[in-house]
Amino acid sequence: MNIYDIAEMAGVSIATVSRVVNGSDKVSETTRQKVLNVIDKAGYTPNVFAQGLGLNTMHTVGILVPDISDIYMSSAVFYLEGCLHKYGYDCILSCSGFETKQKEQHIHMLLDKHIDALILVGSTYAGSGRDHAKTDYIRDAAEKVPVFIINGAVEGKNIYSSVCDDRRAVYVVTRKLIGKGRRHILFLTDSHSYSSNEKMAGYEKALNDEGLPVEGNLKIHVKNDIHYVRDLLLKSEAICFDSVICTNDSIAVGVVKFAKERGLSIPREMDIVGYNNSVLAVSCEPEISSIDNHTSEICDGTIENVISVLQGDSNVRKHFTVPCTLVKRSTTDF
Amino acid sequence: MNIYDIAEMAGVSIATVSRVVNGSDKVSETTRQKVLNVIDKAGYTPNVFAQGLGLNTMHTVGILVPDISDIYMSSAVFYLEGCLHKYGYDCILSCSGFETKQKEQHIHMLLDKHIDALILVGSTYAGSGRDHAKTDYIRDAAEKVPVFIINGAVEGKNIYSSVCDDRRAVYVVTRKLIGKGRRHILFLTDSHSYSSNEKMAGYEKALNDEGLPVEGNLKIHVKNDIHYVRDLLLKSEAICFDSVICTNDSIAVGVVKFAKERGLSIPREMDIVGYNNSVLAVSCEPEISSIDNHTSEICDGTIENVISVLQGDSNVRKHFTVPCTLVKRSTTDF
DNA sequence: ATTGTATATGTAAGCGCTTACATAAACGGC
DNA sequence: GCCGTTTATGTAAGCGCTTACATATACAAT
Repeated sequence: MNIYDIAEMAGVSIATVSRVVNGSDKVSETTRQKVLNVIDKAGYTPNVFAQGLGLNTMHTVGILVPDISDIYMSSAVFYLEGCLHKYGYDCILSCSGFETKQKEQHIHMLLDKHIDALILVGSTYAGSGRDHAKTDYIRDAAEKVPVFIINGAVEGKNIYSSVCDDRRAVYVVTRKLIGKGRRHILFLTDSHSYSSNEKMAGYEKALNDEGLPVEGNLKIHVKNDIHYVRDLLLKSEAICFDSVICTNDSIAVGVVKFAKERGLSIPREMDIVGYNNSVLAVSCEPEISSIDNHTSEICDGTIENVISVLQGDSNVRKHFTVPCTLVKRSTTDF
Repeated sequence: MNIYDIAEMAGVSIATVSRVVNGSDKVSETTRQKVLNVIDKAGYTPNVFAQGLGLNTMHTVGILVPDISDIYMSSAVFYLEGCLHKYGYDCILSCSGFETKQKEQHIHMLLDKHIDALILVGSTYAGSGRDHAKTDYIRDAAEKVPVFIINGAVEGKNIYSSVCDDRRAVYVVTRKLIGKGRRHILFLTDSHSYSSNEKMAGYEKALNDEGLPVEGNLKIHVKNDIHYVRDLLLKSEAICFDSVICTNDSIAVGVVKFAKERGLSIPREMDIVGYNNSVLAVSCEPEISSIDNHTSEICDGTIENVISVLQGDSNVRKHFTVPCTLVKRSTTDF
């Protein structure tokens, strides 16, 4: 069943069928209906390969994600896929891990499939200063296909990015903590990603603005693992702190476990702030106040950008920011 | 840069280049090396659309998942994607939701992309008795492409399936509970999926084998939501129970919250068993004993099947079972 | 009626590959 | 040295579509 069959059944040429299928306006209304009827009756769908050969697109976008089993990334992909589907696009998912080498390799595979656009989800795209070189592979990809970054900010032709306002969110929370009287705020992060850097920047700026010192041993990189965090804190007797800001909820759960083990009263003796507002924040006791980064907004906004760019719309935001908001639960009292 | 360019540079015909690219053995070793060198130097990759037109495959498999943001399904997809990637396949991800109508629509979109195989992840594929009709769309898909079901058992030509031994796992746990003296075991499930049915069957068989009645009000369908479960139990004073088996960890967390609210000592006054052994099981306090369903084994096994089938290997297991094992933590004491 | 212009449809040449078939080269057996 | 085989390579015909260009038709303006 191909375009010739349809053309014959409808008594027109294949060009006309093609025009109808592609919604060209150069077809009379009667002919269009006639052809559409035949197509419908025959249950014809164009062969994507042939279409691809002609148009060089298959209505597919690539999504690269370091780890789809991560609770945050999987929800991002959920929104992205849903939104793409609405526009008739399918998505090829690729899980690269966190290594740049691997990412490059995965991106190559995606580009080989002639994706229409590439979306990079929440990863280590620092994009400035000494890490600039590390983002070259993104610029390379952008030569072939528009690239959209979720939670990152790489500059470049054909590159579009989005972030939530992590810096500001952490800034506000940190100042609240200080305002409440906290003086030793621990900052736990699990990566060197753009987001993490932003969060830390907000943390440091708040301390500075309040005239407090930024203590090196209060900024700790940890593994993204509940027990690891708990155990680390339990055995780090040297560092003293009265509140904690974490760059994700899983770390925060580890902190909660630590605090309970120590018999600390939360939030009286210790405030704990999580990030991403995932199910983990409500799974533990007390439930964790967590910064919500409005994933669906970022994803929807990004897909709208994708569609605009693919349609040749010229005024697309190269970079946009979405606010973050603290969802108050029981590990803070402000 | 196409096959003609390579052919010219290498001083051979396009047929020879094609043969080299596709690993045909009808090429002399010297020619092969010559061509490979040129390809390498030029950085040539065949156009997938043209290849697709010729071969009718693009080395892509479709993965249909009801909800990728679900903690279990996202980890399944993680394993599936990783394994497929090893074999040089890309995957098109489609999130259908739980409605059959939606699934059909998504499967259509996938089939239109000429995927080589379709993988259906953890969903409501009852596959027997009165629900048989509801799986017709799977058999329809299997006409076009081999279908692989993760955690389900639909019979049919070109359909391959896999499950973990949920029935047995729940059977064993239930008997342990009874052996310990429990007499009112609550069974909380969130779906009517094949797995859930199997779990319930194991539960009922254990009660029967122990000569205990299966009480209707101890089998409850709940929403997959921590607070929903907690609140439901808090206000259901009528039903009395001394232990709970849940079909996923999120439900179990809800039960833990309920038990703590009531001031019950866990596991002395109440045993709680979760399912999937996800991060949720260790995020709460006490940490939840959870049945691990060996997701990676199922996924790896499935992909091996996929590859075998695609390679025309005839002796492939139409259905295989993987064991489940209880991971003991602090909500049980056996 | 005649010409010009807009509109609708058809024809045919690709798009970049695979592969059946044709051809050429190489080689051993006689 | 000739023929039958095997082996290596080339030629050309698709695969199913898009689209530039050609053609045909209709219709308004003169």
